[in-house]
Amino acid sequence: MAVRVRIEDVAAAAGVSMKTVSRVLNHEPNVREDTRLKVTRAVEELKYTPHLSARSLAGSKSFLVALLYNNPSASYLMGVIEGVLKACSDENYHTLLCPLEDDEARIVAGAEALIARSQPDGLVLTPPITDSPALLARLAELEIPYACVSPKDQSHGMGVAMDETRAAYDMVMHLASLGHRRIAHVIGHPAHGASGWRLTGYRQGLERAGIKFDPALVVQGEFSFESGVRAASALLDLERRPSAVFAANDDMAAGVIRVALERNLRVPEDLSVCGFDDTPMSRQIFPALTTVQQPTYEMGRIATLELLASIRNPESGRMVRVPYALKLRQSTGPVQE
Amino acid sequence: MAVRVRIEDVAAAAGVSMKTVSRVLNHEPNVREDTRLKVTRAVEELKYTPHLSARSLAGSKSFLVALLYNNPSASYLMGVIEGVLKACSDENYHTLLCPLEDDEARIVAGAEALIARSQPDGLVLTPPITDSPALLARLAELEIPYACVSPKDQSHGMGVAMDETRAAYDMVMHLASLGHRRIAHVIGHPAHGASGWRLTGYRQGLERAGIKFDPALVVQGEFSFESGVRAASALLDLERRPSAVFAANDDMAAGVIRVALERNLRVPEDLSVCGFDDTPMSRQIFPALTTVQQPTYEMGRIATLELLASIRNPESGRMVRVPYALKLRQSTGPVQE
DNA sequence: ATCCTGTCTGACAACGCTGTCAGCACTGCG
DNA sequence: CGCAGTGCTGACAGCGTTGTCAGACAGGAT
Repeated sequence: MAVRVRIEDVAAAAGVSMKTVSRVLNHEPNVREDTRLKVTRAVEELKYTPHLSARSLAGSKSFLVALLYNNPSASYLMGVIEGVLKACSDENYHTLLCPLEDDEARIVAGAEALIARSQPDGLVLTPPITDSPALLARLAELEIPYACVSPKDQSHGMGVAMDETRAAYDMVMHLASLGHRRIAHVIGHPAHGASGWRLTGYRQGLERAGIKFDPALVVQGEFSFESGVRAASALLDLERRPSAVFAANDDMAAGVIRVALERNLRVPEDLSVCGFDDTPMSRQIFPALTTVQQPTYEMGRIATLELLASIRNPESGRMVRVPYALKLRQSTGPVQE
Repeated sequence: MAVRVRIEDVAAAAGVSMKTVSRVLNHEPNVREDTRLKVTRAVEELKYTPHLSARSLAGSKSFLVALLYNNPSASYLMGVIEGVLKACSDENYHTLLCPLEDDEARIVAGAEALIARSQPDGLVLTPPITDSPALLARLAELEIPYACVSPKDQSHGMGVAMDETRAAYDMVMHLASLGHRRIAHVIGHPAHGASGWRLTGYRQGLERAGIKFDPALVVQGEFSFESGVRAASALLDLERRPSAVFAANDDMAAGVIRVALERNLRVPEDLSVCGFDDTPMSRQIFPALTTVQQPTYEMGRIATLELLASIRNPESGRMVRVPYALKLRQSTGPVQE
C-alpha cells in the first residue's frame, strides 16, 4: 500500500494552501471558480480521499450516521440498511448499526451508550422505535438530528412514510372486487403505528365496499407467525367463518395459511389470504401470497438523505412520501359458492 | 451534552500522565499494578471513553472492521451481522458494512474502494466471496488481515466453519431411518463451497445407508427458490420419482414443496422434503421444513474475535469449528407404501 | 488620492490521542 | 562502590484535517 496522499500534497499540486483545498472539499463559499477547478483537478489526479478521523477530530463532526432498530424482520431491515448505506457512502459518511432491545428503558440506554461512544452526527430510526416517546424526548434534549422511517406521528420531523392506510384500503377493495363480503383482519402489534393505519384502511375499504364492519372478524395479532396462527385458529373456529383474511403483515398471513392448510381448507378456493410487506418468504410459501410491497431500500436511502441535508442545513429535512405496490399473487381468488 | 471527558482529565484524576492512562487503556505492558488500578478507577468514575477519531489518527489504526458480503439471504446475513457487531462493540471497534456485487472484478474493485476510503484494520468475509481467489490475492498483497465465515479452503487462514458435510450426512441418515431409499439431492450454487460439502455428505450418507448412488436423482440448483422449482419439476417428472428430496438450502426446499403441492402431492406423506440453513421461512411454510440450523450469530461473532485477536497478535487467529443442529419438523416423514 | 467594503486566500493553532525517547529508581553483579 | 540492566513513568512532538483570524486585493464611494 502506497503512502497516503494528504491534503498537503493536493495543495502543493494545485499551487494553493491546504485551507483552500479544504474549502473546496467542504463546499465552502469564497473560492474563485478557477481556483476551485484547479483543486478539483489535483484531487482527481492524486486520487485524494480525506482522512475521516483527521477530519472528524479537527472539525468535531464524526461523519457517522447511526441506524437504530429493533425490528425482527430481517428482510425489511436489510432493505432499509442497504438504502442507508448507499446514501451514506454517496456523501462520504459511515453507517453505524445499532440493534436495540425491546423495552423502553433499554432503548433509551442503548441509544445513549451509542451516542456517548460514537458521537454520531445523526440518527435514522425505524419502527417501532420511531414511536418511543422517551427516546424522542432524549434525542431532542441531546439535540441530535434524526430521521424516521414510517413514524406514527408524521406531522413534524423528517423522514419517509408510505400511505399505509391507502394500501390497506386498496387491498380490501381488491378482496371485495373478488366478491368477498366476510373479510377478516388480523391486527398487527399494538405498539406499531402500522397496525393502526392498516386497521383504518381495512375499515375504510369495508365502508367503501358497502360491507358492515363486524368486530367478530377482527382479531388482535402481534406481527409474528405464531400470532397469525392463533388468530387464524380463532377466525376459522367461527360459526360463519370469513372467506378472506387480510393479515397486517406477511408473517401473520403465513400463519393463517398454515392453519388453513392444516384444516384442509384450500387457499384461495376456500379462503383467500393476503398480507403486507412483500417479504421474500411471501413468494416462497404455497400458494404465493398477495401482499403490499414497501420500497424499503428507497425508504432507507431517502430518510438518510433528508437527515444529511438537515445536518448541513437545519432548515431542511422533510417528511417524504413514497409509493407502494399491490402484489397480486395466488393466495387470493374469487369467492366460491 | 456535557463537554467531553478527555484522557487529560483522567490523568489528572488518577495523578499520572496521559501516557500512562493510554498504556492502561491499550493493555500495554510496564505499568505497575497499583497504578493500573488507580487509572481504571478514574476511568470508571469519570465514565471516560476514548475518542475514536483521535485514537485512530494518532495511532494509525482505524478501529474499523469491515464485513464484506454478497449473500442474498437476509436472515443469514442479519445473523452474521449481529454477531460481528457484538464482537466489535465489545472490543471498542466499529463495524463497516460493505455489500459487494456478484462478479469477481467488481468484488475486488468494491473491496479496494472500501479499503482506500476507510482503511479498516481487518475484514470479515462471508460466502461466497470467501472463495474469490482474486480478492484473497489482493488482500494478501495489501497485507490486510481477514477472517472467513465458512470458506471453501479451511486448511489455512482464520475464521469459523461448520462440519457441513457431516450435517448433510446426518440429514440423509435421518431420511434413510424413515425408510427412504430413493433420496434425491438438489445441489446448491456451484460457486459456493457449501454446495460441494453438502453433496459429499449426501453421498457419504447414501453409502453408509447402503443405498446406491443414482445420478438421475441429483439435480443442479443454484440456491434460489426458482432453481428449486425447476429442480423439483425435473425430479417429479421422473418415471420412478424420489420419495424424499434433500435440497442444499431452504429456499430451494421451499421451491420443491411448492411444486409438490401444486401437483397435489402431500408433504411428507407422498414426498419428504428437507433443506439446510433454518431460515425463519422454513418454520413458516406448510409443512414446516426439516432443516439444519447454522449458528449464524455465533459464527459472525467468533470470526470477528479471531480477527481482532490476530490484529493484536499476528501469531494467533485460528479456524474455529462450530456445532450445527438438525431441526426435525413436519416436512419429513416415514415412507408410505 | 483615500478610504471603505467585500471577496478571496493563507499561516497557524488546535482537535485528543499515541509513538518516541529520555529519565528515574531500583536490582544484581563484578 | 560503581555500573549495566530492567521496569516504570512522563514530556513532547506529531497524526491529517478544520477553525480562526489576519492579510491581500479589487472595485466603488468619497
